Amino acid sequence: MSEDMAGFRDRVSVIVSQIPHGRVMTYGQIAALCGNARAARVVGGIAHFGDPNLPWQRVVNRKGGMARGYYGGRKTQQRELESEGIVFDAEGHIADLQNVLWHPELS
DNA sequence: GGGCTGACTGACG
DNA sequence: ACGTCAGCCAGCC
Repeated sequence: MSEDMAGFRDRVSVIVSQIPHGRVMTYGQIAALCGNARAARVVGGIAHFGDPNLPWQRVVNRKGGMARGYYGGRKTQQRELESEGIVFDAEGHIADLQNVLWHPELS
């Protein structure tokens, strides 16, 4: 019992809470940090049921946007991220995703 | 204890 | 380039 005390769900919550202002992370990246890069979908499910106080708006998919299901709509998230200084492209995805991607292992 | 779901990702046509 | 299909795994019924 080491990490058993905290399930995958708890790890994701912690990582999301660690995302700084003006930065974003992809589901696959978060899942990988939790130990399962292929559990990206699980991260999404956790987001829906996890702590609403966490900045889930900074969590985006590989395209730098939302596939579907974000609270209020993906348009809402774009507005939130733009408010943090993140620039979006006319296509609705982050203009320079790699530039705003948060790298916790590089901290 | 078993089975379905899904805020994803990557591959294929 | 865009649309669709299959795989993956933790969480929930």
